[in-house]
Amino acid sequence: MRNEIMPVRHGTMRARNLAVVLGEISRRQPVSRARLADVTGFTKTTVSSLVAALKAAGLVREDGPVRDGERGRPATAVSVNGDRVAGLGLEVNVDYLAACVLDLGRRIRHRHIVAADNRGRAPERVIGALTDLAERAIAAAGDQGLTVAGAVVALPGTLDRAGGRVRTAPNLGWHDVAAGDLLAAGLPRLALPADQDNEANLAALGELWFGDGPGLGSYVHVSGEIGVGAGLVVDGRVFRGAHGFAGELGHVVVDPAGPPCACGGRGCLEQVAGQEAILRAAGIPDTVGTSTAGPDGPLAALVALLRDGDEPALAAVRRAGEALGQALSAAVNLVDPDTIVLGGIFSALAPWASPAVEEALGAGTGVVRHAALRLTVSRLGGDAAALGAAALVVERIMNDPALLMEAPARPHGR
Amino acid sequence: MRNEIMPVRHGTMRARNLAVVLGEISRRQPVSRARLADVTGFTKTTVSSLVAALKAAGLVREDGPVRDGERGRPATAVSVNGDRVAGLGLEVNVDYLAACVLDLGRRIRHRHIVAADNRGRAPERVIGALTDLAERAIAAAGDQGLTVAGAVVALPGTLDRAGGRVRTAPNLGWHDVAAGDLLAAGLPRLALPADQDNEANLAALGELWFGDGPGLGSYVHVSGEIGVGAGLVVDGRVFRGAHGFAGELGHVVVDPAGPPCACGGRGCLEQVAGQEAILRAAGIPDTVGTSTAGPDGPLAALVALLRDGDEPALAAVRRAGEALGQALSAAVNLVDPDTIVLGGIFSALAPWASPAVEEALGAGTGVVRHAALRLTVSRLGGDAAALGAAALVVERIMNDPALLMEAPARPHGR
DNA sequence: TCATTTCGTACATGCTCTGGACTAATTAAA
DNA sequence: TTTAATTAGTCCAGAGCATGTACGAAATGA
Repeated sequence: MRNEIMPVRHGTMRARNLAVVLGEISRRQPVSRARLADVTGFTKTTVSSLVAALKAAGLVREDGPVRDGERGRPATAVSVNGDRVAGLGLEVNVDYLAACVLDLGRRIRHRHIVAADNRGRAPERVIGALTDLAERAIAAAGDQGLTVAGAVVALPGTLDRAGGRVRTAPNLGWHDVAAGDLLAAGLPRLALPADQDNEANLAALGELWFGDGPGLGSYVHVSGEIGVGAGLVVDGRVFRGAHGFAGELGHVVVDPAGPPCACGGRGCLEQVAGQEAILRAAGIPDTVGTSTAGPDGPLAALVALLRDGDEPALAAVRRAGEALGQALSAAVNLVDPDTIVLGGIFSALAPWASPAVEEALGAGTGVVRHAALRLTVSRLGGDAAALGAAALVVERIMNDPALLMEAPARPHGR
Repeated sequence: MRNEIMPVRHGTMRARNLAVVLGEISRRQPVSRARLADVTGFTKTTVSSLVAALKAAGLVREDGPVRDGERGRPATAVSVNGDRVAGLGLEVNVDYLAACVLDLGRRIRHRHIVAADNRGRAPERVIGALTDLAERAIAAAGDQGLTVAGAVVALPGTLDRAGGRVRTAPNLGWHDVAAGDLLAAGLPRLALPADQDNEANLAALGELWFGDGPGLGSYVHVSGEIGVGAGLVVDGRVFRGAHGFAGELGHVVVDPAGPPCACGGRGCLEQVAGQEAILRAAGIPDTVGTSTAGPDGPLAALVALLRDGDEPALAAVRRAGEALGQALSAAVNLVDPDTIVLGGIFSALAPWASPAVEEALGAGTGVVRHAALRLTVSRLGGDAAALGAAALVVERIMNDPALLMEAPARPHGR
C-alpha cells in the first residue's frame, strides 16, 4: 500500500550506478575495470566513466598494473581510497562517552572512550562533552589527511529520528531532548547531515562490520548494558520496525507473574537479566559512577565471583541466561535470524550464562530451527555502538557516493 | 553488507517510472496528467509518454474530460483499467481449497471456496483439485473479458520460495513437495511465473487490502486455523525474515513448564491457543472432515457454547486469549507494529477472547507503547489468504507494469 | 618479430527525461 | 460577442547516460 517508489531520472540512475560500482570495488578490493564490467553487467565504457568519477571524488584509487589472467595486457587495479574520506561515530551511554573515526576502507583511524557518569546529568552538559570528543576526533582525522564527511550518534533510548529528538532515555533520565540541534550547534558543518540512532541498532551494525565477520547476514545482537536491548539485522540491514522501536528485547515478558517493571509491564526480561537485577541477585551493590566497563566496576566484581565459583553469583547468571534464552526464542520465532550474538555485559558473562541461554533457546525453538541457529559471543568492546555509528556513515556514503560528489552528478534535484 | 544494489539502465528507469505513475494513478483514481506531473515531479511531457505506454498495455484508461479547477481547459482523467488484467489467488488449507480473481482495479471478480479434507491426502491429488479450481477461475475471468496475468498459491507451511518447494506443512502431512512444478504442470502458462507464499503472510496481505482499510500500515495479523501463525506487515510490506519463516507466533513459548510441542519445543502458544487445544479444553471433540469453518464444524459448536455461557468453554477461550496476548506482546516489543489484527478462528472467538488478549497485551507492553496500539478483529472470511495471494499478483504488476508490456520497455535485459 | 589476448578509451548511437514553445479548451472580463 | 487569462496536453529540440563497435596499449608465446 505505502509503496514509496520514487521517480528515477538520469541523475538518480547515475548515482545508483556509482554506488553499484563502488560497492563492487569494496567487495573485491583490488579489481580491474574489466572485471567490474563483468560482474556488474555494465559495458567497459560505462565502468570506466563511473570509476573516473569516483576517482575524481577521491573515493577510489588506482593501484597500478596487476597481472590478473595469464595472457594479455595487465589490468590497473582500483580499490577504495581509505585515505581521504571518513565517518565519525559517537556514542552516549550511561557511564561513558565514545567516539571513533572510520575511513572508507573500513579501517578504524581513531578510537576514544571516556568514562563519565551521565545518569541524570543535564543533556546540554553531556552533549557538550560529546562535541569536545567529536572535535578531537575530527582533528585526529585531519592529522591523518582524512576529511570527516558525516557523523552519527548512538543514544540509549527511543528516538524520533526524523525530528532529531530523543523521546525517552530512561537510564539517562532524558525526556524529549533535541539532541540533534544541540549536537549541530557544537559540531562544524559536515558534508552529510548528522544523524542519530538507537544504541542497540548501532551495536548490531558494529558487530556486522567488526565482529564475527561478513559471514553474518541475519542475526539478533543482544546489547545488554544497564538495560537490555537487541539490534535486529536481517540480510545485512538493520530492521527498525514501524516506528524505529523494534528489538526491545528487555521488555519481552518472561514471567507473567513476575515483578512490575518501570515500563508499566510485568515480568520483563530486564527485571531478571538486566545488569542491576543480576548484581542484586548476586549480592553485589550496583554503584554507578565507577565505570561499569572498567576494571573496578561492579561487573568486574561479578566476574571475579563467578571465577571463584560463588554459588549465588552463578545462580543469578544462570537465571539471567535462562530468561534471556526464553526471550530470544521468541525473537527467533518471530524474526527468523541465522545467529544470536551476545554482546554488552553478556559477552563478559557468556562463559557462565551461555549454557542456560542455549538450553532455553533450544526449548523455545523447533528442532529444525534450532539446529540451524548459531549462538556466538561478541568480541567487540564497550564502544560497539560507536563503531556501528561510524559504520553507518561509511555505509551511507557507499550506498550513495554521489552525496559527496560535485553537482553534475545530480543535476535536477531530488 | 549484503546490499543488492542493482545496476540501473535506461530500461530499468523507464520501468520504474511506469510503476511510479501507475501507482499514483491508482492512489488518486480519476486524475489528470497535469496533476500526475505535479505529484511525481515529472514534466508533463514525461507523464504523457508514460501514461500513453500504460494505456497501450491496457493497464490504464482515459475517462473523458473532467473539470478539475475552475478556469482553464478541462482535464482528461485517467484511471486504472480494471477490465483487462487480473491476478489469480489460490489457497490450500487443511479443510478447504479457495480461489479468487482480483482485477487491477482491486475489485474481486470471482471467489470460490470448496470444503475438502486435505489432511494426509496426496499432494498430487490436492494440487490437482486446486488446478481444477484455478481453471474454473480463469474461465470465469475470461467470461468477464479479463486476462489472468499471474497466480500465487497460499500454503500452510514453511516454504522454499525460490525453489518452489514446500519444506514441511505439518497439518497437511507434506514434506518436501515440489508444489510449484505440480501447479505449473496443470496451469496454462501465464504472463508472470506462478509463485507461492506462506498462508499467514498472505492472509496478512489480504487484511491490508480488504480488511480494515488502507489506514493500516504496520501490523501483526494473527491467522489461527489449525496452527497459529502470524503475518508481519511493516510499512505496508510483508516482513519475511531471513529465510521466510518469520512470524511463527504459534511456537513462541508462553509457559516454559508447559507440555512439549510437536516442534520440539515446550509450552508453545499453539499448545494453549491452537484450535485443537481450545476445543479439547472446552470439551469438544475435534473432528476434522466436517469443515472447521462451516456451520456444522466444531468451531461453530464452540461458539454456540460460548453464547450459552458455558463455563469450561469460556475458560478455555480466556486462557487462549491470555496466552495469545502474552505472545503478541513479545511480537510488539520485537517488531513494533501499530495494530494487532485477530484473524482466522480468533475473529470468531474475539468477543470472548479479546478482553484477555487485551489485558495480557497491556501487561507485556510498556504504557506508552500500549496506548498507541490498536487491537482489531478481521472482517475477512476464511479465504483471506486467497485474497492476499491475488493481491500479491496485482501488487507485483503495479510495482512493475513493464512486466506486462512489450519488449521496447526493457531493451537490454534485466 | 608477429600473432594472440586482454585492458582500457574514443566516438557515434539510442533511450529517456527536460524544457520551452505551441495548440486546445474552457472561464472571466470587456 | 470578442478578448484576455488560465489550465491541459503535445511537439520538438536538447541534454544526460548507458551501449556498442572500433581502436590503441601492453602483456605472453611462438
